[in-house]
Amino acid sequence: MTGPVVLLVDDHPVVREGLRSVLAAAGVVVAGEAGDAEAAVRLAREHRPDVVLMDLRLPGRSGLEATADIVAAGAARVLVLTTFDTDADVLRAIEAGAVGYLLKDTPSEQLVAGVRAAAAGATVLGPEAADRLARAVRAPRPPALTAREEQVLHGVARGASNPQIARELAIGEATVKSHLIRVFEKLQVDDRTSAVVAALRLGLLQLPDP
Amino acid sequence: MTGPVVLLVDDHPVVREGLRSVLAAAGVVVAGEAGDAEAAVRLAREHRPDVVLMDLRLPGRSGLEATADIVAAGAARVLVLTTFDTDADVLRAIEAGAVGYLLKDTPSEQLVAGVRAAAAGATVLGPEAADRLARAVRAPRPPALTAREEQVLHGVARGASNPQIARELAIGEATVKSHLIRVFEKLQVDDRTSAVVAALRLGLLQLPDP
DNA sequence: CCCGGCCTCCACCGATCGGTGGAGCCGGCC
DNA sequence: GGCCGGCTCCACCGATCGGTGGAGGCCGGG
Repeated sequence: MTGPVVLLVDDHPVVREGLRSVLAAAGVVVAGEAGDAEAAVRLAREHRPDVVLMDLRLPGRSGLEATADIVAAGAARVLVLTTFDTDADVLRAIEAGAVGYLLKDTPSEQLVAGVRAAAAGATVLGPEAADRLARAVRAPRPPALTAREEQVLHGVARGASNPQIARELAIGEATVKSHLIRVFEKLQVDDRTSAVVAALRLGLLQLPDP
Repeated sequence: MTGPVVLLVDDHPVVREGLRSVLAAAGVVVAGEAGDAEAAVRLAREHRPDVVLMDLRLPGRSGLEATADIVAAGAARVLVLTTFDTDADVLRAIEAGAVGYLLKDTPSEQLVAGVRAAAAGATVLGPEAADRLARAVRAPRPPALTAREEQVLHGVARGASNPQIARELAIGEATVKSHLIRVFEKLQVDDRTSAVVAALRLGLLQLPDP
């Protein structure tokens, strides 16, 4: 029997090798591999596989953008396979057009089953992703900060005071406060420290490296 | 030729499969696999492989503890293979007795070479890990907070005010401030928000989930 | 035994923060 | 054209924060 044709996208060679091995043993045809977003989009257009197994953390452009491109081109169904499940990751992946979201610790058989299901047109959500989605629907709006609010929040996360942030953005301190108050409302907190923690938790901010 | 005998420890079946495949193709003998810390220690004692390829993020007890146990038992050389490189991760892994630290995006050939080198008794540091170590030696002091300082910092990260933290810990507000000032000194910041960000960056704090 | 580190507490200061309750301007959408 | 949302700004308040410069008690190691 000939199974579905898939394209593997992951920046870890070892993971690609593992997927190739697991899928091949189950009769799934691996049409190609990509280690970054550009190659993923190019190969998806070229080979038009049934399913693209997409990691979200890639060097350069993110897997999210690649997913959107591939879906927009109608080149394949995209099944996200990644390590982390933050609210923001799951939601954005589905928004970007992914047909499913699985975590890398999914047992091999379920992974193969997921790929087949995705190829057959089904939506494939791992239990964690399903939970995130359900909670996102039940409870809150994903906050969606405005550009200015995000800039102010960045300043706060760097430890800047309101006057400092005002200087950097060339606006008044009162304006900084206004933005900040709206950020507090959206994140449902009432101080700057909690706001930064909440934003990090929701994936609205990343931790700096140096 | 018969290569070194290794034990694979990773909670992702796909990664284990990938490693098994890559290593087998290079003549390395895979003596077993474990998906959690307990199994890792047990199998290491049982099989006494040349090298344990150890992921740090495992369900239950961490790979760090498993590493320390295996090293203490003299059961094998432990080569850490993980996704992230924070200062804290690298330093603690080496402290725990790991003979090397590689990232999962290491190309297959270098990974195999690393395993062979580790089996032969060498120290195996990926470029990122080497950089972290070098900078840690240069820039030194991992701050090392006291128990109380850590508790206060936790409160701050949860958005508590100094009076709140004082109540929770059953101490005076002045005491909270004293601890906090020392935390600021150690983390080289001068406000609570930056302290939380710095602590997160250094791995002294984790982000809560719910 | 004494030293040092950790934990505890005090009083007081200026700066910053969070919050209130407004207001006007502009650009895009209906 | 009208409306709405985002961005800007104002004055004023009480609470909190960060910092100063102390102090005493407790415990473990040299």
